[in-house]
Amino acid sequence: MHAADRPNLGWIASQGRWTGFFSNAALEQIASLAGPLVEVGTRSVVPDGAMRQPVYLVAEGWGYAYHDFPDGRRYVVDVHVPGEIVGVAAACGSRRAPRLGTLTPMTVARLDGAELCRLQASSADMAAGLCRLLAVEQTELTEQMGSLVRHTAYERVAALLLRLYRRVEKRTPTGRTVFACPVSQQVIGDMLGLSVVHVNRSLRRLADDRILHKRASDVEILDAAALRRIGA
Amino acid sequence: MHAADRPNLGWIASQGRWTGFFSNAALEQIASLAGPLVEVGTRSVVPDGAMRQPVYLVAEGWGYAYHDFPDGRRYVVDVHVPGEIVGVAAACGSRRAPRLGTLTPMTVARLDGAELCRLQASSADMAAGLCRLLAVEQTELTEQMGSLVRHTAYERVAALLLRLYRRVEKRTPTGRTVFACPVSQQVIGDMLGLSVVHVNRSLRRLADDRILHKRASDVEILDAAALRRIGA
DNA sequence: CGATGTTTTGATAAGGCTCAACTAAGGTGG
DNA sequence: CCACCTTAGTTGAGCCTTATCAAAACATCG
Repeated sequence: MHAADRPNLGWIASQGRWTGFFSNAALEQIASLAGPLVEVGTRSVVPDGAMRQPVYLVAEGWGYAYHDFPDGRRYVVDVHVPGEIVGVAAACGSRRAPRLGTLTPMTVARLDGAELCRLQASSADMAAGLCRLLAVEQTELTEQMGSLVRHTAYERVAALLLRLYRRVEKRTPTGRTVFACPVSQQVIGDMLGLSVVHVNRSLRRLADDRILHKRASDVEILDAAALRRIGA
Repeated sequence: MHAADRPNLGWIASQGRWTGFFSNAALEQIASLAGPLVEVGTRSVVPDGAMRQPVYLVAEGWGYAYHDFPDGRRYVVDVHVPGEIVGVAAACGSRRAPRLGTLTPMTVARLDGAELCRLQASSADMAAGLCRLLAVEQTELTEQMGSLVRHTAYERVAALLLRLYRRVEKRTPTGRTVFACPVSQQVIGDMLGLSVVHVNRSLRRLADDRILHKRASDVEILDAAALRRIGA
């Protein structure tokens, strides 16, 4: 797909993870709002530009949303898997939107969040879709918070990689035990509230226990049943 | 207000924290959906009854939402302050809704979440309001997760009580430094991923440092500026 | 008044952090 | 092609935070 192409309905509908929440009419509206697919270089932060609250459709590549704090600590809100939609809550009413960074080169289409909001006010179809999307996102956030609250570091890392596996498989089901996961240990630590060092040791234990093996940019699941048990 | 009364538009509109997201028409629809105000005894779990996904308007009293896990650990998702609306995300698409418990005797009005969903599909006004509500809830969840990720126990406890103060003040602004907060240390621990013992010690340190003083069912803020600095 | 749940305190253990050094893997420029 | 730089991952030692266990002091409520 060339960089100047605009995402069309067919492409959007094939994304799988979130498109199920919307009617075809709403998806067409989203497609009509989307800008051209543009590439974003590795490690550069996606610029905020002129749009007040940009929403992104991620075509290829991985990114993440984060907040920096004055004390130097960083908090990674979430990682963005190819095929997902990013920033809807921020567009619909959030005050301070997180910043976006990339984990690999990305190809994204940009929408004006304010436009999406306006559409939501006039089209019941669109609003209903957004509601469902936001509700499910909330459930997932709640689950992740549960993991932070009651899991040890070892369990948290396992649970996170299991969640990412499910998200990746949702878009392109392969049934295989290896999946792309170009997420650095630093980012994992900033998501889970752990130091890089401890993330590293947890991953080593998971590998030693023959549960899963994380390499530079992918993960191999060695014992799915045990993984589900640990990260439940 | 008698137990058999039904919440009317005036009452609903006076709640303050969430009603601002909805148009008057949508608030009227919500009012028309609401059942009578019923009392719920202390410590008893609000029964799920026949409704698939109940939504509650909390008129008086405090409650909380939680999950129990097979290993005996418990995770408190959130505390519910009087005047708030509870369970919207669960009604709009969440899979497993958390269970509800009470911290004090409560008076609540019940709505059928499925009805609310149906309304949302037909009324753009209602859907827009729900979107904004869900988006703001997501922001707050995200903030709370940030607190879990980058704060120490001491800071987490401070940040939680500051958040609760703001929520209570939102409904009934008093400008005073004492606010009702009938939340047990156990529940605080289950929200923040801390043991009761450590919550206790953190509260003691906050009192010793003259930041705030938590008593059985209220909290006195002694140094608002320092509290904001700690719980930022 | 006992019976239950909540808060408090002490002592000890474990989990996770920090610091520091070292390896491995890409670049990049000469 | 190699020397150098940067970034990510790895490992060890020691310390600090927080959990666990145990028990006492308080409340609250039939």
